[in-house]
Amino acid sequence: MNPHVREPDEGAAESPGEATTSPLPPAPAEPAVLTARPTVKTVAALAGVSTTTVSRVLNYKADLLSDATKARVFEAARELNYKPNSMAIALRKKVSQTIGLMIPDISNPYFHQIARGAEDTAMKHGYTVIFCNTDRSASKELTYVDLLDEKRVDGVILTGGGVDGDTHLADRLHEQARVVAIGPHRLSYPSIGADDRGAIQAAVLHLVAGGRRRIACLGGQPGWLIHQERLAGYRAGLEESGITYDESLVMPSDLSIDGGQQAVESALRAGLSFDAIMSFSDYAALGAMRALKEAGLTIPDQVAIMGCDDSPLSQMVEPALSSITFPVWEFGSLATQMIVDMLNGRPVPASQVLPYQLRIRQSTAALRVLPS
Amino acid sequence: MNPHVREPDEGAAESPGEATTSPLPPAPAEPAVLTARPTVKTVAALAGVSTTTVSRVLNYKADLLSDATKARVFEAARELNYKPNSMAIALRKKVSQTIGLMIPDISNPYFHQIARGAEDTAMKHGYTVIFCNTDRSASKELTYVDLLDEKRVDGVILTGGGVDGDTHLADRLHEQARVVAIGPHRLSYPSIGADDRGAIQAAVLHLVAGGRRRIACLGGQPGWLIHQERLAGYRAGLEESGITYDESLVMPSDLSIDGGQQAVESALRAGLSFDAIMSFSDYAALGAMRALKEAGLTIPDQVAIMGCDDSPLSQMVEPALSSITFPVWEFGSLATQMIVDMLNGRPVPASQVLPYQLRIRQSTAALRVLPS
DNA sequence: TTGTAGGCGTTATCAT
DNA sequence: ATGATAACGCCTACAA
Repeated sequence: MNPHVREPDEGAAESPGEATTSPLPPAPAEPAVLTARPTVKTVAALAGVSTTTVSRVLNYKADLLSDATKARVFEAARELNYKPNSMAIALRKKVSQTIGLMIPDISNPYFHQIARGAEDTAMKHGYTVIFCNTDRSASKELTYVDLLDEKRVDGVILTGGGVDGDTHLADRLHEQARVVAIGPHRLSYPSIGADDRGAIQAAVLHLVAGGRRRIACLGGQPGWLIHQERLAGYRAGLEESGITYDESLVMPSDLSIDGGQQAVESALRAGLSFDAIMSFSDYAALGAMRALKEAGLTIPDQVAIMGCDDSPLSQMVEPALSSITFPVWEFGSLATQMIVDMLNGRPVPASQVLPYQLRIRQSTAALRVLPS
Repeated sequence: MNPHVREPDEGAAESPGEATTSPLPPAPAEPAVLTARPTVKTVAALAGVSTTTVSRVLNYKADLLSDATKARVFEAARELNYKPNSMAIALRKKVSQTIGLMIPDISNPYFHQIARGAEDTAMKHGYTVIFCNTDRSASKELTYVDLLDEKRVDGVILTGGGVDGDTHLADRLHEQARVVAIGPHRLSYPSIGADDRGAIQAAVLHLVAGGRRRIACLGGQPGWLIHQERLAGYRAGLEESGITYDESLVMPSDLSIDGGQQAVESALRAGLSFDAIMSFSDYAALGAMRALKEAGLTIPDQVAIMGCDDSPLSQMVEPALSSITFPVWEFGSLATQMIVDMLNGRPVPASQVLPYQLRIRQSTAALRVLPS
């Protein structure tokens, strides 16, 4: 019925907690008659001026207004608790002060950090943001794009799209709205992101420095651009270390916890051996850790493991998971800022790369050289 | 500068990853002239009918329209890629098909599950939701309420508000918009939530059944209604077990990871002793686990610990954290459903209580009775 | 079966 | 310094 509810742990449930609902007093029905909202007209009448004047006063237009009038208008507006109708304004001015944010899933720490960054910054500039959870489904994406278009959003931030053939959004948008993409993609919009390739490469070098030679790769789906980007970094890291790339060591997954666990389990079953895992997500890495532990492998002694994206979880598990951190809040914030800039006719760079940082924790501790 | 960026772990940073930005080709400037959007008028012209007809066809009004006309209009709309202007519609119909969601912080799993529930359900009914991250700040709440009011939202979902004096929102809203609250609050809106008191009480009983007698409480701020509710459950659980309530065992915190850690650290420094901790949030519990481990206390042997809200982290730490799970997605979904119902004049219950479930894991394993 | 006209709440243009 | 008026894009009586 609902895809977002976690399955209960095996046999862990207990005490179903008091029953359900309780239909108390059958609702306050229709709240009588709603007092009509005040409009410029109402305010004008009360202040004894024209609507034009009200509009001018409330919008701080030119100070060619008598102080007395200003005062009267403000007073009337206050008294009536007048709030301008943003939709009428949008209709008239042809800008909605609204930005759409397309996101695979707000439940993912990576993305809700982006969301916060976007929301905070949008708010600062007087913009409202509409969140669209696409679940990486092309049809949902299309539906949302149409919705955003009907809402006449001034701009759209694309996120996590980046699939081989993600051109389905290309013509639907643009024209009117300003678009910015976060992360790798195939569209011709300005973009912002990190050096994914370099980050993974650096991480691999770190593993090698710790004495690892057979480094497996726990990746995403081959079609995802972000996967391709990171895989390139993985290969570059190996090459730089003089290690031959072995395709059988690359395990695809959906980068979820369970996905990571399954991938590693089946790799182990298949008899694969490795002394390190380079994962393209913390979640998958966590799942991998589970699989390793269950297989009796010790971390980091027998297998080192490196995550990516630095989720809050990584510091809580044991051993603490090494990871790569990206300025995710800034991704969202900057994307919003760029849209605002474009809207104001200011030039924006076609692409921006923000710095990453390796976070070295215990899961990738160097191999101790045994006395022999 | 930005409050959402985690501090780097102590001395864990390394390799600052390529520098920053890269101002490439200086942006595609202004995208030439934007082709004007088609309107009903445009479509009507192309189809050779009146705007009325267009409107009727596109809104599937009565089938008293000739098939030929319908076809022509649809064709014209398709050809022009016509999308109705939702703001003009909202202005005319006086409904915005929009719902506001006030939430303390979307980063918290508890709340983003609510957000997903709300968003999914709103979308299903053709509504759009506007997220408002209040950070539990009264001033932000007020700002957002005004914003939502100007956006003429049809409904508002209040969340995590519940503070002693949260009546500041009371008069600002209502009148026009339908309001539903999730969780305890002091306002006269329909509400939905769980039996927080009963849940904590059951959890305490579980701890007692495991042989614990000195059960500390890791709570939130005294002013939060949710805290008061849960504290009552804590006391009820003790009382039912014949254990005297000891106020010194109640540790207030902000329920964050760090907050929980600090609270427990200072409790231990103060010489407090206990054989169990009942925490009002998983995050705080996680912090507490850290503090306990650093103090050399073993979990669950020396101290059992129980969380609340069942965040995804709880299953990943060691030992796995026992917790209480609430149907959070449903909270958001149901709240939205209620608003939609109210909007359609359907009656809704004044209050609804959804079931909780205890998730027993290793962190609250029963004390082994040592052979003596 | 289809068209005409007025108005939702605001702002911008042009007068005064 | 202030007002009358038109128009933004759409829907909906009311006509025909």
